[in-house]
Amino acid sequence: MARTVSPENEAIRRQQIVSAAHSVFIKKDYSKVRIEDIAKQAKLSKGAVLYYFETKEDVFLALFEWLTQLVAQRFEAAVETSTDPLIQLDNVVDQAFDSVKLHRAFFRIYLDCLGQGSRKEEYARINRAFYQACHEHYRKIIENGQRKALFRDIDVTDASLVMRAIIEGLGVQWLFMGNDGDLKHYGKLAREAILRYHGLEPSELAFKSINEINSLAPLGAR
Amino acid sequence: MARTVSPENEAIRRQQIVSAAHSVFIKKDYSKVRIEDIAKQAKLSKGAVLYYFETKEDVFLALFEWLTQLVAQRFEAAVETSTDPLIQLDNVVDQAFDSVKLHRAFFRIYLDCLGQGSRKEEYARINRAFYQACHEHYRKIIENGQRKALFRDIDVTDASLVMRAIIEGLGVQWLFMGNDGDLKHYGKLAREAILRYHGLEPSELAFKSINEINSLAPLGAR
Amino acid sequence: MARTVSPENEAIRRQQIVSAAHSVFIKKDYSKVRIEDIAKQAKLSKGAVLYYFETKEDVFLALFEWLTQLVAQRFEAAVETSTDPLIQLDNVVDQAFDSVKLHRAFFRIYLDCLGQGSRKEEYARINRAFYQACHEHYRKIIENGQRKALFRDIDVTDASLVMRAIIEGLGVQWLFMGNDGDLKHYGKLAREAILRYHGLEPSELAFKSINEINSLAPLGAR
Amino acid sequence: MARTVSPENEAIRRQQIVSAAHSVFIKKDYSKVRIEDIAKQAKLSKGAVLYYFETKEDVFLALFEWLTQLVAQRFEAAVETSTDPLIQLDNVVDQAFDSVKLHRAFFRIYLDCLGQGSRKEEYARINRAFYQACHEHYRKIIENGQRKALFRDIDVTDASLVMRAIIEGLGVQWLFMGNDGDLKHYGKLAREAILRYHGLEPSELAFKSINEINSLAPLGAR
DNA sequence: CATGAATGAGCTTTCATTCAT
DNA sequence: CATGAATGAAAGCTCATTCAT
Repeated sequence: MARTVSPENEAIRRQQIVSAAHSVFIKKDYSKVRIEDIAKQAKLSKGAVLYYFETKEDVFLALFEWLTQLVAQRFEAAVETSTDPLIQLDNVVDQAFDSVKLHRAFFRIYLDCLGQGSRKEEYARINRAFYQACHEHYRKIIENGQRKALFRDIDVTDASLVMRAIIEGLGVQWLFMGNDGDLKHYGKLAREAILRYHGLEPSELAFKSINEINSLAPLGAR
Repeated sequence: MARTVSPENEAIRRQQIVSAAHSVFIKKDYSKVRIEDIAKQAKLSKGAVLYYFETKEDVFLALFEWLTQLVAQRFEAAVETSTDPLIQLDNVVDQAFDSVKLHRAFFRIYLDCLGQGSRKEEYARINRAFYQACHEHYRKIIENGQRKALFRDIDVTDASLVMRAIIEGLGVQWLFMGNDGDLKHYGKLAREAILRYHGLEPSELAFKSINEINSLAPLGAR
Repeated sequence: MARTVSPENEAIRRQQIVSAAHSVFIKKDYSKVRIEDIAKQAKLSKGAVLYYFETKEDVFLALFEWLTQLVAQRFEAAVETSTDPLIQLDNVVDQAFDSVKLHRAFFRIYLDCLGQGSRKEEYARINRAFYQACHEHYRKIIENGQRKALFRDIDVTDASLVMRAIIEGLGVQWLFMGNDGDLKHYGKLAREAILRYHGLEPSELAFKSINEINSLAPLGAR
Repeated sequence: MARTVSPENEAIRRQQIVSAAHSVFIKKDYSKVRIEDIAKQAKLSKGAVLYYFETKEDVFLALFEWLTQLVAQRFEAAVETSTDPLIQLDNVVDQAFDSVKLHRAFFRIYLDCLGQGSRKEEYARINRAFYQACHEHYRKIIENGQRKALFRDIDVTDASLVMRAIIEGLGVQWLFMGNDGDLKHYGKLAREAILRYHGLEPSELAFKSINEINSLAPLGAR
């Protein structure tokens, strides 16, 4: 019932505007997007946009926050789905490299906002929150893997940083050098790199069930 | 020298402007930097900047190209310094995480331009060239490591993508979440993650000479 | 009225701007007139002018069109006033040479726009439309004169071209070589030249009523 | 000897620049032509152009003067060629409507300068001088025609104004509404209109020698 | 609440003109 | 004399923001 366009709720209008900004921001970069573009996309007036957000920048901050929270939530869901760390990892990686369109769209906006964030504290704050959320979920996988003695016993915080680096770093490279067909390959690369980092030989794990895997000691323990 | 009012060479003036843009761009982001800021920094007139570059964007393209080539050259030098793949890697990672100021400065501009590049072909082209240059040098390390049977035998192109992802991914995270004191730790993390990806146990390698290392077979072969 | 701050109608604002441009354009030529001049004259802001017209040039195109249509309408009215071809002609010539201020103003802008029109299709298009409107009305006079056997029987299209040439050509010469007192003389010259072209001896016609004239056969028939 | 490019003579350089301006001005209008364009066309440096002419406007004044004098000289030559007023007229009209390219080029620049001249005294002065030169030559034809009792006896000054109006007015109309094939027709129209104005029936004169014509009394005398 | 006309600061870009060489 | 690098005033245009309705 709360999903109508009716203005009973400020949050709805704000989300309506943020979604519109999202659509527009995919095509043009920050400096080229006009409030009018967002208003038009949201089927609102310019005045309405500025009524719900103090400034244009506030719209983009809200967008950045919404988008990163969305992705973080997907990471959470990816982890919650299973108790098997290998499947959790697969899900997280899939989620990150999945859905070509969303991926490109996310990275475009993400990079733009990262650029902003490298200088403006508001953007940086949101991005830090995003990283923290990521690490919270990545950590669960790593701790789970270590608890089950599948992953080698290393510092979880460090491992999470490396995991995020591999996922994000390959994602950006795909954005610039890959094509739609490559996406799965980049995902596979990320998965393998993360597993190796944790002392597993990915080739041995392919298509194996958790039970079978459990009979394999991690590399570092062999 | 070469900074006189009458430069025999256009290249000198262009570099003068690019360097000035660099200084300014560290503090403000693209859309906030005015041509006049660059001109002032270069101790030139607004007109002079536009005399050597057609548009403001051309200045930034030149800056992005210069900066990425600079970093790529440093990678090249880092590789050329030694024939030992482990030392080459150390050098590349050090180079990437070294020199705090340059690092921050580079990443700020790099991220801004990545953001642009996610939509504008000119930026994307330069970034692709940068990635290619990186991979060219990273490859040498990997091939060298594989030739010396230190690194496990995996696809070099893939390994190079992963290596870049780890370095760039940790670099960006450091930019947002790290502080100057952390930088070395992030570098160590990158090094270890890369080595593990290639089948080496980093802890065993620390402070060991190449000769000693040579007696150790890579993990995958054990 | 209609000059209120809240015009229900866009057309009113546009006309307000065009009229302001008219006032300004009389004094300065195209390249010297700044948007701000027009805005000031219209008692609007620079932004408002650009709100109603995409570019400065669009303002001038609208001005040129408005001005030529105005003159063409006056020609139409001059023809509609009478059924006597001689009186119609008198009216058209009077109208063209009449009203000193308007005449100078019109010719100044007209010549500037003609100059633009000699290269830019948009101006040329408007001027062609103006010529066509002129010829439409001139034709009526000529056909009327021929029907009444006052004018010699010649090609109407050609005659209209000549008529326009005489009126415009003498107008321009007056602009450069005449003074306010001369204006009537230039008008008389135009009238006589046109009548002679149609085979009438103007001196015989002066101050004569249409009835008396009717008793005179055209020159060509004598 | 004085026609080399060598700079012994200031007048040569000035003419070189004026000719270059002519070439450039045909394509672009005043406000779009840059000094650099003229310099490039003249194969000189920007500095050289401003060395021989104080300002950019001075170049255009010189161009306008040169161009109008050139045309006036052609009118003079057209008159000098014959002692027969009908042939003189033919020559003048031919000259005016002749040579399609030159005609278009002339009218483009002429109209641009007329536009300037409607406000700036320097241009107006040159244009007045042009009209005076035209009338000087047109007068000779008219006086000649009247002396030979071919033309009706009317005020010569007035007749010259009308003659110029017909020629210029049809020229401008051709520029906007005619095509290359039409040019001769416009010329014929001009000739006939002028002759009729002087009391001659053009059709009777076609292809007739002066002797035959002499036996015909002017219309007004019949 | 919502609108969108109106504002005007601020930007890029152009280019005539200057002047050291 | 000649050059063309350098200047900087001037202009068009954009667009976030305001505010009367």
